[in-house]
Parts: sequence; structure tokens; C-alpha cells
Amino acid sequence: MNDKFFNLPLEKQQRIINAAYKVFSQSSYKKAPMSEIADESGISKALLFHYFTNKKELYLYLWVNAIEMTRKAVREYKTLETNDFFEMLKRSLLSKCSLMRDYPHMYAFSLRAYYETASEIKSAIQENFSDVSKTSEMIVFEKMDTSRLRKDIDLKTMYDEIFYAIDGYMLKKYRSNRIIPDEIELEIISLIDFWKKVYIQKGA
Amino acid sequence: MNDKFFNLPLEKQQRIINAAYKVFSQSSYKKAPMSEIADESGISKALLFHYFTNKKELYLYLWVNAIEMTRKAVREYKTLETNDFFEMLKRSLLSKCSLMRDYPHMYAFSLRAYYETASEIKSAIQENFSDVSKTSEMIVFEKMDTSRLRKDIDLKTMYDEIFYAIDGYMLKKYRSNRIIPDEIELEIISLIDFWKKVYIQKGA
DNA sequence: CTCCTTATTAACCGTATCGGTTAATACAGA
DNA sequence: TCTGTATTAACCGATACGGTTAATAAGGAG
Repeated sequence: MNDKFFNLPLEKQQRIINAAYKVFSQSSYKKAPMSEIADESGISKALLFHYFTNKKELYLYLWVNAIEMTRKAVREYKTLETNDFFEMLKRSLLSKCSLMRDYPHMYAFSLRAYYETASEIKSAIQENFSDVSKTSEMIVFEKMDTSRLRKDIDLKTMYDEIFYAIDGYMLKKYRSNRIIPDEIELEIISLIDFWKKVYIQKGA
Repeated sequence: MNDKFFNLPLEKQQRIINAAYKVFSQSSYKKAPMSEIADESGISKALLFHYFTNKKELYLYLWVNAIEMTRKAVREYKTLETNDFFEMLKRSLLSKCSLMRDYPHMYAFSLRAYYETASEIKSAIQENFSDVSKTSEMIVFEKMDTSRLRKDIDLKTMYDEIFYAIDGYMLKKYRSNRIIPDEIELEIISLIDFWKKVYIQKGA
């Protein structure tokens, strides 16, 4: 890629990669056209190809960028510096909301990219990701303080169910094209409060 | 459309419309090619166009068909003939699993079709659907026996959260390409058992 | 204003794919 | 062998694709 991209005003950089996140999150790699990304970001296709040598390079840049920014946000929100499960959950989701403010379609992009089947892309993708999600799950389970949680329910199921719900919630938001970080943040917080009420042992 | 389609052996009919459900569930209407549907169902494109006059007609046929079959399955499983919420949920999901055995990609298709933006399609779609999902939610709330449920939690949130989780669960299945009805049925049942344990008032 | 560098794009290229058609073939049964 | 039907290969014009090129616009230095 062309390093001059980084000399662009930050707002323009963001406009371009956001357009790319959007287009790549709505279609598969193969069916997502560069021209649509150019149109969406308000620049010419030629300029887009001036900054990114080809489609594959742009896509992989987006991928690496997404992982990096996610890691950074998780760190900034001190997500793993607590052992209260719901606090951890909250920090994790708030960090995602903050990312969403700058990059509304990054979350959907990541989800889709992980399952991307295009051969040119597939290999480069999956290696660096399985550790991110899998090991973070491990860390959570190791650090988690379970003493205040109900004893009669299976924690793994609870954990899975909560993440299913978050994915389902976000899916609905994306499908209906309502990506409003403030609204999402509020609703997520109220969902977490709901889960706390449900899963924390009475009297604990 | 050509009525001769219905003279085809049922297995072949199903192969064709399943291929169509699959392709239309993976790409938007505009980007889903008829040739892919033909290939996927093992017939020539020309024959596909012989049975369905054009792409739009096929799509709308799939849509009407999906609604009709869903309604039928809900009826067959006597979904609304109980007022136990979890029983209702179970019947509703088991009916979907049974549909999934014949039409694995219908669920994903319906979800996507509802939010389809292509102008040629949009108008024809949304009218007949909002009643299906909205009023069924109404019916559930009207019929629902809440006496055994925990009094300290908000029922609407519980309802929403459960359906988010189911959507999130199914999303994962589709993304990872694991549509195995028997497996899904088992996992769904165990999720429902989990919810029962969580939401039913102790001692009720 | 002139010159030079850099940012930006319109126009283009060859190829692939699209929705849809046509004319010919394979196949069945009488 | 004839006849009607099921099926497809080959084709059509249009469009969209990834990527390039050559020219223009913009900006800053002298």
C-alpha cells in the first residue's frame, strides 16, 4: 500500500476505510466492488487504487487494522483488569461501542471476515483470529469470580447464551440499519443490568 | 411461473428451491445470480428460466412459499395452543427445526428478505410480513401464563433477550455453515431448559 | 505569475458475468 | 418411427468488474 495514505487528513482516511468496512461487511469479498467503496467514500476509484495496490491488499489492511484497534480498545478499557464477570462484560462492550463511534461497520466486517471463504483471503485471515477470541474466552474463565453467581446454572451455557444474545442484538441493528452508538450503548447497559439481576445469586 | 414445475418429482422441486433459498440468503437480491442457483441445483440456467419467468418471480415465489410453510408448521405444532411460555417457545422452535430439515436455508432467506432494499422487491415483501412477526408477538403476550415466572424481572426484556439469543445462535450456525437440524434441535432444547431453570420462579 | 510537485480523476481496457433467449438435442411413450 | 416434451449448449447485448493511463487540478515556492 501507498504510505501517502497516512498523510491524508484523518477524517478522510476514516471516510475511506469506513466505506470499505461497510461495503465488505455487506457483501462477500468476491462480490464487494471497489467502485462501490470509492463512491461511498466520495473519492474516485483511481485514487482508491492509488492508495491501495489492489482489492486484496485493502481487505487485509482492514483486517489487521480491525484486530489491532480492537486489542487497543480492550486494553484502554481495562477489560481484563477485573474479575467481576459482568464488569468485564460491560467494559468489553463499552470498548466496542467506542470503536463503533469511529468505525460503525467494523464489528460487522470482522464477523464476516472470519468466515470469509475466498481462497485468496482465507488463509491470511484465520490464523491471527482464533487466538483472539478463543484465548480471551479462556482468560475470562480463568479470572472470573464465580462466587456471587447462582450455583444452579451452567456457567458455560450462560456465557454462550449471553454472547449469542449480543450477536443477535447487533445483527438486528445492522439489518435494520440502525447503528447509533449512543442508543446501542444504553440498550447494552440495560441488557447487562438485566443479566445481573438474573444471574447473580439472591442475597449475595 | 410455469405450472409444469409442480409436475417435477418433489425431490427435484426441493433441490431447486433450496438452491434458490441458499443463494438468495447469502447475497442480496441484486448480487445473487440465477446461474449460481442453476448450478447449485444441478440443472441448466435455461431450464430454471423455463420454470420461472425471471429472477423477480422466483424470488417472490420463494417469499410467499416461506411465509405459507412457516404458518403451516406453526399450526401443525400447535404452537399457540398452550399458554405456557416455554412450551410455546419449544413448539415454535421445533416447528422451525422440522422446516429446516426440508429447507435448510429458508430461515436465513426470510431474515434477509425482510430487510431487502432492492426497489423491485421491497414493496411486495414487507406488507405480508410485519403482521406475521408482530401479531404473533402480541398473541404470545396475551396468552402467556406468567404466574410461574420470576416476578422481579421484566418480561418484555426476557422475551427480547431470548429471541436475540436464538438469532445469534442461528447466525453462528449459518456463518460456520453447520446446518444440522438434529444437532440444532438438541442444542435449542437444552437452551430452552436453561431458560426455564433461569426464569421460572423457585418453588413454583 | 511561473514552475514544479503532488493530489485527483475521467476515460479507457480487456475480461467476466449478468439476465434472459433461441434453436437444437435428448428422451419418453405410442 | 413418429411425436410431443424435457433439457441444454450456445448465444446475445448490456453491464460491471479490477486495474491502468494519461491528463487535469491544486497547491506551494520562487
